[in-house]
Amino acid sequence: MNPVVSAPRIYNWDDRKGAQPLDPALDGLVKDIIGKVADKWTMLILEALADHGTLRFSDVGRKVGDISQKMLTKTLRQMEEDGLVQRVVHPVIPPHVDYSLTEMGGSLGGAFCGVWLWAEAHHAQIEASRKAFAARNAAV
Amino acid sequence: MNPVVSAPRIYNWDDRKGAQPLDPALDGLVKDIIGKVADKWTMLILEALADHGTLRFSDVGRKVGDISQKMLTKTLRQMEEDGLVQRVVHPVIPPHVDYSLTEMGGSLGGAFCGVWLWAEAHHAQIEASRKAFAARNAAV
DNA sequence: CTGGATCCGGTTTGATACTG
DNA sequence: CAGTATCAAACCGGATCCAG
Repeated sequence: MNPVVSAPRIYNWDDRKGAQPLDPALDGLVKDIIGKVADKWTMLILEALADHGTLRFSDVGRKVGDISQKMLTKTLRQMEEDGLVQRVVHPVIPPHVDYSLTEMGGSLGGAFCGVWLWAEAHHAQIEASRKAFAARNAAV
Repeated sequence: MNPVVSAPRIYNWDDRKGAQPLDPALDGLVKDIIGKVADKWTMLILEALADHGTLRFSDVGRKVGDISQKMLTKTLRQMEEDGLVQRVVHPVIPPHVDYSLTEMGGSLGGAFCGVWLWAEAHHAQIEASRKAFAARNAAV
């Protein structure tokens, strides 16, 4: 029984395991955070703000792409609550609300950059996998 | 400072910005991948498999924690389709299905490790932010 | 007995319309 | 412009059923 995944990797999960004792409570807390942070819209908004610095409400939506106002509002609120974004309201008419990453949000953006680079590096391979999967499925 | 153990790699958004010509088609494709990969269960399953190498269906669910069989099946299928996990069926009774990360899945795990470290490093700060947010909201 | 497909109830999401 | 309100649709989880 070989417990080792053979692939050579840049990062190693053992780094994480070794650095932290396996505390169940902490583990649950971290999983909760991952569960909230590992969200489609959260990522996309994070990237938009990391890329452009400060954006108004509508501009965030425009940079993200296909997002409804509802999800934009909701996700932005959630990110504000978690301390990832800072929301500044200018009491003028018409309303003007600026969103930008906090320092913590910026650091998350940095951590996520690895995933972004991964996506760019592997998108062709992913599409190939999907085609192969579809063919395998159709072959039945 | 963060105990980020990344080797010679510095994660910086500028890397991405500088390296990528602004191709709208590619951008949409990458966003689509991020949208699929940035999923709570995908991440949690990815970690479980990266951590333990090879797991049976039920064991994956146990390592992940609170996941329904339905989501487990669905997410594993999706990950298999995208080429992140390999599914091996042993035609025995009782049934026995092994799941493990492909090389591409392992590389995603590596890229995502930075996010995990971030979550561990900032969970206290996040909770503080939530409390502050709640207090701010209640003060109104 | 395990992997997974199906049906049902509650929650989340999305499209549209409306307000300050 | 920056949201809120509302309703339909899609989704998620749980229980159940099925196949090997």
